[in-house]
Amino acid sequence: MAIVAQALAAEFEARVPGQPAPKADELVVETPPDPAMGDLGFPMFAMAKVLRAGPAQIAKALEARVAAIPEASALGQAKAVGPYLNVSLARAPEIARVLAAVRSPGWGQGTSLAGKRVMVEFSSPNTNKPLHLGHLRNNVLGESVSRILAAEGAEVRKVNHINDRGIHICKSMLAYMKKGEGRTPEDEGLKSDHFVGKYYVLFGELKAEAKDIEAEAQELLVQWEAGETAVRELWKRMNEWAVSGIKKTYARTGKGFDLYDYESDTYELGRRFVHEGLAKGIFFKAEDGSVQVDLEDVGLDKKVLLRKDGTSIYITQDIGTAIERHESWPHDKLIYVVASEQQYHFKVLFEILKRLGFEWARDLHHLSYGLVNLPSGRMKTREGTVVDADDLIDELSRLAVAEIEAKGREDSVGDLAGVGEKIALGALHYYLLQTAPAKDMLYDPEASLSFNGDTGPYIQYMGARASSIIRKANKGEGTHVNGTPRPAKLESDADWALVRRVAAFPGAIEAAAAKVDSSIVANYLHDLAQDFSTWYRDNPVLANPDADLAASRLELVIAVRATFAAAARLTCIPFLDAM
RNA sequence: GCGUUCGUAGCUCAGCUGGAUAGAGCGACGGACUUCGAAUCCGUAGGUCGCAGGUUCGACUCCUGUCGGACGCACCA
Repeated sequence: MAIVAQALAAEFEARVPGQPAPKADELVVETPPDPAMGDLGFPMFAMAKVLRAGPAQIAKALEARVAAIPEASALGQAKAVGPYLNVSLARAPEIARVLAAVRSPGWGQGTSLAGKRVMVEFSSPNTNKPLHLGHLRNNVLGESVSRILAAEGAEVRKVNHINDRGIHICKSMLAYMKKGEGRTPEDEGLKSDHFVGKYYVLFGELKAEAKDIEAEAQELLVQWEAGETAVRELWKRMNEWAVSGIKKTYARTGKGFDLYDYESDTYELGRRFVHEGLAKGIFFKAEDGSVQVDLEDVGLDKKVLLRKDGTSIYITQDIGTAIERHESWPHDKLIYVVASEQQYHFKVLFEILKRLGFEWARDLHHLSYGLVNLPSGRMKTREGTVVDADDLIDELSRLAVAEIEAKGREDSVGDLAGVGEKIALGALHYYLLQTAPAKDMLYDPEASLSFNGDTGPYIQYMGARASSIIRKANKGEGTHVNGTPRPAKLESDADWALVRRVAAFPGAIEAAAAKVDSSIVANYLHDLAQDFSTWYRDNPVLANPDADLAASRLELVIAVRATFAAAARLTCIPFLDAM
């Protein structure tokens, strides 16, 4: 790249003296559509106007100039193809470089976010019911993005803001008071969060027989706010059940948090800042006594920040929480992983924080994601069409185990139930991640269970196949034992293509981190799996008569496996050595 | 009504800061298991990138309009 820039600079000097030429890192590089055309492509269209020459003409001139640079031939060959200057890299040195990079610690990781602190808030469940499919999308996005940002050198803090107060919590409490008879989750043999969820559903049913039950719930909320002992105690007990059950689901699916915030601790936090803003004239007091902010000049509406009785609302709390977070852990970025239905809320929130004068408010980011729909339509709590997270994983695990048994591979996998669960998580997480976050997506249970095609298990299978080859090699099965790895042995187009795919891994992470989009890594993983799959079919590794080639290809398989493992970790897809 | 967002093959999705013949998977059809695990691979068919303008040497990608879907527009969270 530096060579191309050098050649370009010379061309600029010759044609338009004094005009600055683009620097190496400003050059547009792309991958030619056909590998035979080269490994890197530099389009010359942009140069045409400045140099007052046709792009093809410029490419041709650069080809000659690159050839004249002595060091160039060691790095590769440049060739003009129409308006493009294509570069074919010298393969052996590049292969050696890539294989060495894979072997060095932290393969794939970058430094684009070194020294940055990023807070990621995600999951944020209510404590009145267990996690459902929508949470699973949220959780895997949050966890995966956190890992990707960390891989680029950021110091990441994962935060879970638990909604443990409010009218919805009172509803499950009320149902329990009426019908629970003091039973515990153990009594009913239920996972504790499911137990709580059962009473939330029951509340809905109770509405049919007692129509003033909504008012009773409201009354319960008042008692809660007044701090009535009995109410608070029941609240604590039920929250404990809900949260501990939810935490089991996190553990099961490989999610974790550095910090748990509880809304019951934070819900009054913002009031002080609203009063300050009022004093500064940023907010105003409406005729009815409520405090509001007028955001109409930026295309948003008026928004109430404190009720007329002086109590705080949702957004007030978020203002307080954001400020408190930045005070206790100053960060360069805060990412809220929250469903797209709250886009407006976050726009308003960020704007208010800006008006309060917080410079860091411009580094707040709402990672908005679309709804997960079912083939049958939208999930609705009231209609019982919600897909429960634990139930779903149970079902996926069961089917994975059945698949292993159908293939007669119980002995090879060892821990049957454990591997089944890991396949289930791979299927689920890949499915949820492959779609760009902004889009609503369709969750098709049957497709995700089929384990065919563009799926997590396919990726896991390819990783397992790579492991399998390495396992055999370690047992001394193969001609590689008499050979020596030599990068030059991998110069064939087939081997080279796979090397190039492996080499693209760090770039995928960097792009994913820059765009806060883990689907880039998920899609990379699929490309790698596909390339590896095609490659190993036609290119024998251990059975190769050429011992050096066998040893070299084994190195490549080791690199592929390491890349699988690293990329899978970033996307919460469990890596398996056998399945 | 206003705002945000999505609209690519029958279905589910990719398509890098605009660039060289728009790619996968599923489904359909046809092939490949005495050979490193066939949860695999190879091939065929299938697209005026919602529509209409505009910017540009060049637009699936940017802008405007329009149609269609989703979501939001609470002193709920």
